[in-house]
Amino acid sequence: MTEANFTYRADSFKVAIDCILLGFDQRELKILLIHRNFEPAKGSWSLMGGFLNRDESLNDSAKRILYQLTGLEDIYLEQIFVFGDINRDPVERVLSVCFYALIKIEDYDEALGKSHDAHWFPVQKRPKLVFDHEQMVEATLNRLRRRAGYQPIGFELLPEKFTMMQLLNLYEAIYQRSFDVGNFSKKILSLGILVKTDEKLRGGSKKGSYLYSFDQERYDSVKEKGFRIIG
Amino acid sequence: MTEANFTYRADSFKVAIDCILLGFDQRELKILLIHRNFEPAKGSWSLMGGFLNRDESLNDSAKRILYQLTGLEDIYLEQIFVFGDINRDPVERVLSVCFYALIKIEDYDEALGKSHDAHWFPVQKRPKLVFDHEQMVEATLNRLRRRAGYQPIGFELLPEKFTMMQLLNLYEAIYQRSFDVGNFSKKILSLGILVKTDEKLRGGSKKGSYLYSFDQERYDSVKEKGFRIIG
DNA sequence: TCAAAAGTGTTAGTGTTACACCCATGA
DNA sequence: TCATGGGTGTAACACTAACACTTTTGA
Repeated sequence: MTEANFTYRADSFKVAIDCILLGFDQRELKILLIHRNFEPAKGSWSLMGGFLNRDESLNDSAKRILYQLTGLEDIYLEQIFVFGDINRDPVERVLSVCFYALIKIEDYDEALGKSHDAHWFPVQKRPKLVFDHEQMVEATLNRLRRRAGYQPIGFELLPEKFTMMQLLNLYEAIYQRSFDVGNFSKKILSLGILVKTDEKLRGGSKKGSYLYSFDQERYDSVKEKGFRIIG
Repeated sequence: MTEANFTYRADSFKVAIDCILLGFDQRELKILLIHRNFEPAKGSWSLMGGFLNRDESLNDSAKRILYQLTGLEDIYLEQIFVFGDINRDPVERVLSVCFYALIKIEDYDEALGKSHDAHWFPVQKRPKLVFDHEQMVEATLNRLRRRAGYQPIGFELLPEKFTMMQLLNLYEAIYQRSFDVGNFSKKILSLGILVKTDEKLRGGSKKGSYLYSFDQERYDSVKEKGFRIIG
């Protein structure tokens, strides 16, 4: 560095990282919430969060917090927004950087979650959340809806192999509307990013349905022209 | 507050607000940059920025900074992203919350800008920027492209009354591609959010072209179904 | 064999693209 | 009157939405 050793004159702020963890369980979009047995707002529900440390980037901090809660690494993570109103935290001024993560619900470490008093809720039936966490969830759901329309992030929420009906249910859960089965699968298949396996999954249905998997390479080769599922 | 008077044990961070100011000048999208006559990186180009103060929200801080530079209030402002890498600022660790603003270039206070050594550059021909400001600009242009497709933010960049050709030029500047004149105006007019005045603007052309204005009320009444300018 | 879920096919309608053509006017 | 940029019309095509129909299999 060529600069003289001065420092800026400016106020300092504590910075929280709050994480919205979403998963998909057959029919519903679910969110992992923490029952707070600590102050402030002890006894109420909130997102999983923590404070940013001096030696970590924002992303690293979010990863650390998610690892503590789920035992998972390499999960889809995206910054949503910074919340910075003066009185958003009743104790003292804290900025909060909000991230959301998408996980395959079956990979989640139940025991670790229990130790943090974490519970999955259907997104539509979630309890009231503390502070401005409600806004964070709203912003995330909006972002997810937009993203899912032009990026294959939906697949982050499904197991390795999934049926067309599971994918359809996921999109119905994200958009809170129904899609025509025929039109939906035609559209998805026409993107050329799924591989059909010859396995069938029997469950609920009598006929059973084929399993597909998402093909990253094919996606990489077609993503230029963009991808539009709804709209 | 019902909480006990404790405070959190956590590291503190200085927080900068960096503002990307965009305007449109007939043909080109332009960005306002500061020639730094202060450390660090004196002599190079950067975005306009400042530090967040203890008594202001993030938005208020961005408004203050923009007011200092342009003399404008009530401008379109949107948070883009927080940049938080450990060494992003060579002097010491600073988080930066990046905002972008859209202004009508003719309202801008030239004299005030000069006093900060601010200059307009065509976005495509901007100089190299300091630190991670380049990334901020890229992220902003991407956001602007997305937004302009489904919200009428383009109108923030034009004067009160504008011709269809000016609007077309703006969209061409944002998307860096050309649009068919006929198809573009058909589509825009079909949205029903413009009012045609009977004034004509003569300039460049021999025939002259009609002036339109954006109608907020009409927009409010049709925005539910969403709006799609590019495919 | 019937009911239920998966999956295919058909069609009308809507939106998009490309491009030919007409209009008004200053030089 | 002609060159120029503004503006309109239209036909081909692609995509979408709605829904009827076929397939498979457990009960």
